Amino acid sequence: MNRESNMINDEQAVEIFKALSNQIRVNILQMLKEPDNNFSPQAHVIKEKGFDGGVCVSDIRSKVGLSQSTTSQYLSILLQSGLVEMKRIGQWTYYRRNEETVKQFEKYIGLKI
Amino acid sequence: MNRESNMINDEQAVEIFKALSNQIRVNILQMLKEPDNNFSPQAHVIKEKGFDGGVCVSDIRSKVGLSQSTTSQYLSILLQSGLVEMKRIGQWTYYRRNEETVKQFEKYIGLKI
DNA sequence: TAGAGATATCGCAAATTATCAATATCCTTT
DNA sequence: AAAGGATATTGATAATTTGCGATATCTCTA
Repeated sequence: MNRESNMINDEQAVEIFKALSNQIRVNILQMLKEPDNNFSPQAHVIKEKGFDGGVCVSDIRSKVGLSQSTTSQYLSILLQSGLVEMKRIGQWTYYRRNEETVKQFEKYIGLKI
Repeated sequence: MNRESNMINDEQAVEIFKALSNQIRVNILQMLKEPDNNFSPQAHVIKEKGFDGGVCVSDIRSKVGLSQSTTSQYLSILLQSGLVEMKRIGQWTYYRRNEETVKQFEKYIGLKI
């Protein structure tokens, strides 16, 4: 398996830069780095469904202090960039960091920037 | 001397992300990584004045294909973010990468993102 | 199956960004 | 001092982003 296959390209990198060009979205990504320190324990469902570290939208919303619609949209932007991943469980949507993308992004910075 | 004194903060980081949230500005920064490969040799003045790697605005402009005013403004955005530094020599303004900021930015990504 | 809760999407106004042409400023050289 | 070249700044307009309330969708439960 080609170890370089996940290397992000310039276009993807610019999309990530756009996602991070907003302080609140950076805050969300940073908070998701340590979910246990920043959010109350998520419903048991998470562990059962194997999406550890995922946090539901309403919990994120109460932390960032924006409207529900804006919070949802910001999470969508982070999702599009690949920095986070999402799983719907019941009526909740859980978001967590996509550490693979973050790692590839760091690698891109080191090599291409 | 405190080795952490140059660590950039969240606010500076977001300004850098904004600067890089545009493909052309990323291209400029990338081209400045290897000035000798991307630009014709800059006037002797450079070496004499000790601003190695600096490239004048008009040479950058002809590479990116934007208007002179837009090119100048983009360079100003990169300068504000700290990713490049600038030196006026005679009637020319030379820009080059600020490797110290780039290094601190990489460090920020690794630690905070 | 009707209602309630969680999230996504839509439509909108305000703010910011992209990009240019025109003009101003700053050097250098007659 | 004037002219010319290099760069910066100043409008101006189009496009994008921000952030909200309203509404739609999905899922669970009574």
